[in-house]
Amino acid sequence: MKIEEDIILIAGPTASGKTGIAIEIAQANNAVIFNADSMQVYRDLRIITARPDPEEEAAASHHLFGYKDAADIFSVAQWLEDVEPLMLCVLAENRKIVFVGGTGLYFNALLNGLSPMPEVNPEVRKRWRNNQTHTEVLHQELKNKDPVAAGKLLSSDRQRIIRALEIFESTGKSIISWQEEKGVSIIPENIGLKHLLLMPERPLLHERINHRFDLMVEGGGIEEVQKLLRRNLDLSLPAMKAIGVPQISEYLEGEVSLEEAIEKAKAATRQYAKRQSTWFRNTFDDQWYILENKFR
RNA sequence: GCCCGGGUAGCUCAGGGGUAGAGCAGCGGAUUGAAAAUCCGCGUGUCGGUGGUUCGAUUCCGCCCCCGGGCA
Repeated sequence: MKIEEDIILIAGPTASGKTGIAIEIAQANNAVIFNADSMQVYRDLRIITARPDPEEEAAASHHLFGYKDAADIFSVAQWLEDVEPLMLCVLAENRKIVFVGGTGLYFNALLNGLSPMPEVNPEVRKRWRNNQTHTEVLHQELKNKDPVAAGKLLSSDRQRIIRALEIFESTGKSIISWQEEKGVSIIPENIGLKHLLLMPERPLLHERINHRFDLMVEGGGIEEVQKLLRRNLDLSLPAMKAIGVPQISEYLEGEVSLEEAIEKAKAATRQYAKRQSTWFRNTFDDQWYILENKFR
């Protein structure tokens, strides 16, 4: 598949076959592959995040995969910061780039930019994130300090409430006022983009998810999680929430049987794929070319 | 063959003379520095079949079928 454009974006729900198509396209176009997946950045998790295996990684030049420690809190902003210089460098060499991943937020940030916002003071962030107060109470607290943000958030949306609180405390301004200044894409204007969205039909996607998780278990997924758990990291770290980690650790703790853990992990993956599909369906514009039935 | 217990949503099960509900699964949606996160919304059903009693049966009664367990 020869592609004219300099940057090729491949998005799709988990288990839709992105990795294989990315490699195919990269090979046919002498392109390098950039990761656009929030979990495949973590070194500790290869199997469970379906990161390209060594053979696949050798089949094309891969960047931004498995380069962060599970103890790190990665973010979309850091991802953009890491992408930008690498991207400019590759484009300067006149090579094409394939962005591949399933994190809709990362694609939106890449294409539309992120509102400029100062870094939250790490002490402030730590304090809010370790806070045990009930979500409703935190929302009330936000209402007192930053009524505009509180008005836009449901009183149950803990993560966004905390984010709003830490931004307010750290910058003295409402997160809403920061967000009002729209971001600018890091992709230079003269660069052509090809948008590909893989969307297998739901029943087929579910089959692929279930089967793939079985393969992950056979391929050492349990051991991978066990190794990660031995590091005794804070369970609130993003990497500790990767699908498969909580479920397999329940099994390793003896709380559920292996079968139950596998079933739960498969269900969590299906639910995640649904959320991804919702994102793609509703936030991606009509430039995305949808591949629906080119699987099997 | 006889005696119990049970057949209700995709699964596990609650209910009970006025056409039915929970959990899980599933489906739709939101989404700006944790996003594989966080959150919102939605029961999707010949109540095993068939006769009967009744104004009305998923519920009560008879028969039949199926699944457990027991006695033979």
